[in-house]
Amino acid sequence: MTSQKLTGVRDGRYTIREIAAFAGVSTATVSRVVNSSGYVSPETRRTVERVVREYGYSANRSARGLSAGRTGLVGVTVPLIHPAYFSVIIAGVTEALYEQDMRIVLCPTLHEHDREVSLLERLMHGTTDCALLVLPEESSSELRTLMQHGFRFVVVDPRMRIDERVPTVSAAHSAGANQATTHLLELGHRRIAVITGPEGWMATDERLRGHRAALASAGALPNGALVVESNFEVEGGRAAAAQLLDLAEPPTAIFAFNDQLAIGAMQAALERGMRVPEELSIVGFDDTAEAQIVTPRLTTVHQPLAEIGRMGVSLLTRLLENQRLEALHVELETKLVKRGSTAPPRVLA
Amino acid sequence: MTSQKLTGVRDGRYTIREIAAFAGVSTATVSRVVNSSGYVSPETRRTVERVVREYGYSANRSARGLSAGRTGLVGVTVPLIHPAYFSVIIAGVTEALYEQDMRIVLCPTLHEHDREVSLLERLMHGTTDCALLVLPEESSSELRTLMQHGFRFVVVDPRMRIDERVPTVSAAHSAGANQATTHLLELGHRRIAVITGPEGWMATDERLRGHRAALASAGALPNGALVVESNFEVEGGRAAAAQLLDLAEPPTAIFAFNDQLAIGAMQAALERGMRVPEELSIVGFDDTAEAQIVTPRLTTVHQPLAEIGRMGVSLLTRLLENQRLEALHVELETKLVKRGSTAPPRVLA
DNA sequence: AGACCGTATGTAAACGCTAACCTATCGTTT
DNA sequence: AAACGATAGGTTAGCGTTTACATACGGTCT
Repeated sequence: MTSQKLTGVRDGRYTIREIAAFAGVSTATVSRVVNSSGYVSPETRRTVERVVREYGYSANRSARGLSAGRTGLVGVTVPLIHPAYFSVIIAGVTEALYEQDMRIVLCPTLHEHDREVSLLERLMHGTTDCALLVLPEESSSELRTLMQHGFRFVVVDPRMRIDERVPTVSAAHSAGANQATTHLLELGHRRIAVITGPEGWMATDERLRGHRAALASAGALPNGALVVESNFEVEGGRAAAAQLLDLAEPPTAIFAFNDQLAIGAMQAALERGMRVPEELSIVGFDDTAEAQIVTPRLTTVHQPLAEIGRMGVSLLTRLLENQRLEALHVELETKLVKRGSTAPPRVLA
Repeated sequence: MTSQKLTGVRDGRYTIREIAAFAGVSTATVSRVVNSSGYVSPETRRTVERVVREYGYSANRSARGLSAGRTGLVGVTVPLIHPAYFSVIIAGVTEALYEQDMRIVLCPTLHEHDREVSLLERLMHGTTDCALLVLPEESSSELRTLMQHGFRFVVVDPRMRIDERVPTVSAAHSAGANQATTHLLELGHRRIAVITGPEGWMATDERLRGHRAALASAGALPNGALVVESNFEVEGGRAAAAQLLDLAEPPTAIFAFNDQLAIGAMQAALERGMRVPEELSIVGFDDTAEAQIVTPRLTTVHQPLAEIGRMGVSLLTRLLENQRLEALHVELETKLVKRGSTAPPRVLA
């Protein structure tokens, strides 16, 4: 018997009824102990805790989910899993959930919008208690509808500007972009190009805003020809940079709106035999692991991605506890990390 | 009413009883339809399916889990989430599971062994139906014990050599390493160093075996000084390469046992002003995204990581269906991808 | 002393689903 | 014509929890 208990493993795992019998109390009392709810005398509590430990009991999540309506499972939707950007956020989310004894149910949406919506609905009743939507495809009104129907979720890194009442976590896009552009200006650059993400995305719009503000406060003129839209991927960055470098008056610096684009830009420069940073400075955004392994290392705006994930969980747990979320929108600080891909422009005095 | 149905969202989602009532059948029939089990006439099936669609019904997973003993949830343990290596496997797993209408419950073990074990136990009753262990810390005997107690799991990329009866999926380490070394030999290299992973890991041992076989069949002599053990991380690769390059007779090529190590080796070479591949050829293993963004691009052994994940799921589903797993151990092919980090040695004629 | 409250614990009814068991109908075989 | 198997579909007992409700036992206050 002892050995069986000690392994903690048994074919049909112990039920609350068995534990109750072993401890000489009712199932309700065991439930109260393991959930720290209701009245239990210290003495009884100790006894039950001992038995629980001894037999390695933990509640069947399905049963709890059915009975109490909470499963301890949190759905996380994410467009893709493997890009560093997402996987770091997911890592942060998972760790934070783990600390709360909750588990993450991962749902890649693979850019299929329909799938995302129905998924969410499906997810939210009977499977998970709540959800974390990373860079969701849903429109603001769709999210509103879901909220009104009692779905509880937090949006991490909203793609579009969404309804005020939806809790969100994001990075300080504008401030980060401002720092990046200011850095380039301080180095002496005046022809600074940007490679943006898709138009309409918050990340694009906000970063553009920060960039323009930096230009303005330095008295530099914005130049439409130096702004090219892309898609946040390496290939896109390469193409955009190629286009920029072919300009009659090419830029001396490029601020790419994420690291992938920046890496693409580095490749484009390399292909034309230009040296980075001597002939072209490049700044990225995100500070994913890639930024540190390219040559030269990429100067980039650091986003606390894991922290963003953790913060999402934090909002979510408060949402579950029905606390009024005073801070419905959290914006986490970004920070410019200066590395080897930026330098003063060569042409300047 | 119509509008409510069409949104598919309702406060308290529909139960099987309601759907049964709407369709004018019993709950059993609805259950049979949605689970494709038992006898249902085509006509009845159609009716029920229509109602199900109309009201957006899908079974409450907790209830199903409790009643039928299967939750449709698969636990996946993984040491860490964000390294590209793992996140690509996870992506493969998640997609494959999605296609089976199953969901993935992610559990990072963070290298905490205790945590992994207890996690597994906890996971496997009441939460998930089965598990996929990626690079598990467990010893063979621990895994055996779990198996004997009815836990169902598949090991993906076993860390150590484990019990025969545990189903596993892995890459063809040995063959891949053989290809890598052969490639270097064919280029004319004779002093080929390797930077390995931790000793005792299957990945290390098998790759070493393949490497040695390649040397042997080319009649080259193995040289103990040219084998240095490391930890699969960039920093380790840099240190190991530094050590190798300081040798009286340094190698003309380095075969690093993963891309991280290879990148570290590239950095070490760069730091000493050595040019890759002119003065030093470098080969990696894994072919993660990083391999394509370093300069020069890394010649490396491609592992079909996403496919490895999918295959894990495939074994798992067969395990669940109680099919005898004829192929208990699947080894997926690896392939050398020649890129810019390898070239003939300079010193040779 | 009776009323009342706070504490402690037990009893049992859900929760939504599946599956075992039952009944009924309709060929088809003997 | 009886027997049987295949098909169709209803009834209902759990699955393991939680929690509302009931009960019981001191104290404390009036």
